[in-house]
Amino acid sequence: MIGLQIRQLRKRRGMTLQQLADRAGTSVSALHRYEAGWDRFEVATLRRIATALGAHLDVRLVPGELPEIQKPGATSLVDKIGPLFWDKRLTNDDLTSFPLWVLSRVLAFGNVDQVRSARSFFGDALIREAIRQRGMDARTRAYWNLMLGDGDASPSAQ
Amino acid sequence: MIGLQIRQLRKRRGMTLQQLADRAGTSVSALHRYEAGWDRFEVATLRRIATALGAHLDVRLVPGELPEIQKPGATSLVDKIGPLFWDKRLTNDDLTSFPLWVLSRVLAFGNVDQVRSARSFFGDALIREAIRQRGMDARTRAYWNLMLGDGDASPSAQ
DNA sequence: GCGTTTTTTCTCATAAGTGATAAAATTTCG
DNA sequence: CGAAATTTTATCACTTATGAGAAAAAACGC
Repeated sequence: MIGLQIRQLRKRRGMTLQQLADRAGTSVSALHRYEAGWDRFEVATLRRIATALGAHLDVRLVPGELPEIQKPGATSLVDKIGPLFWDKRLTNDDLTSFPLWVLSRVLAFGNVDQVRSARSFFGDALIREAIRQRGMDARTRAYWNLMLGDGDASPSAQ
Repeated sequence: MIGLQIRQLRKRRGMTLQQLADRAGTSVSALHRYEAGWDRFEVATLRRIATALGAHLDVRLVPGELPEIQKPGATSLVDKIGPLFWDKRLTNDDLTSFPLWVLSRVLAFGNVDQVRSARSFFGDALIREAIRQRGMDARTRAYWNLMLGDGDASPSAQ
């Protein structure tokens, strides 16, 4: 897919494989491998090619896109606990994408009402996981261990 | 920069280096290299990491962003020759980003009025280059060689 | 403070991308 | 068609990322 973009851009610039290879400090053979669909390049090489094409290489990590079903009540929960997130605006997707992250903060900084809502939304199983997170406040952890009964613990945690 | 994204996303998922390394089929040492700022990874590895994080790796080639000064008359020229471009909508930026591509098409398919406007915009030097492009119609090439005088040719063309 | 977990740093053998080159195949042009 | 340019395919040293392991350092929990 990226190889196709290279080819299209090269054609539009009116350059041959040889010309682009020279400007990018790479080889014709490598260039052809990329344009032909070989996508296992090194990012550094790809970046040189992009520069030689007068383009900018954009490499991003977009946190899918989890095909989760949106639980009811998500929006109202986000409205309620939103003020707890100062570093990033909380969205509905965050609830399913980063449950531990969200829950940890609510348990650590939320008031009684916020915690109650979050608990009914996420369930006790996730709360057990959240209080095991590093950096979780000791008092909070002790409280929830008491509240939920710290019996067997989760077998998934190694 | 991308390494920072990996770290942030991993933290939010509540995973340790070891856990992520296992899921991604990579090693703790490699993972740490990436998060620490080493950006010479292989795209395939980066993609495995992204997947293990429940994310999607987006690699794109965004054709700059050329800090060119917009020539006067660009918009009116685009309006005039726009109909010649059926595969992509022509924009003002294309005139400076892909002059050969644009000019080749105008010379090959444009009418007298369109060609005249393009010539005054791009200048004869670029026209000389454009008619040397592969795939350029023979008759068109001969015509312009006559019109411009095919004396010395451009030394930049290898 | 002390033990545990996690992160960081380091080394090393292996695997894999890269560049160079040549030659065949294709496209283009006269 | 015949010559030239370009692309495609293949081979082969060489460089470099990668994974594994171990140990030091740092962060953390009690």
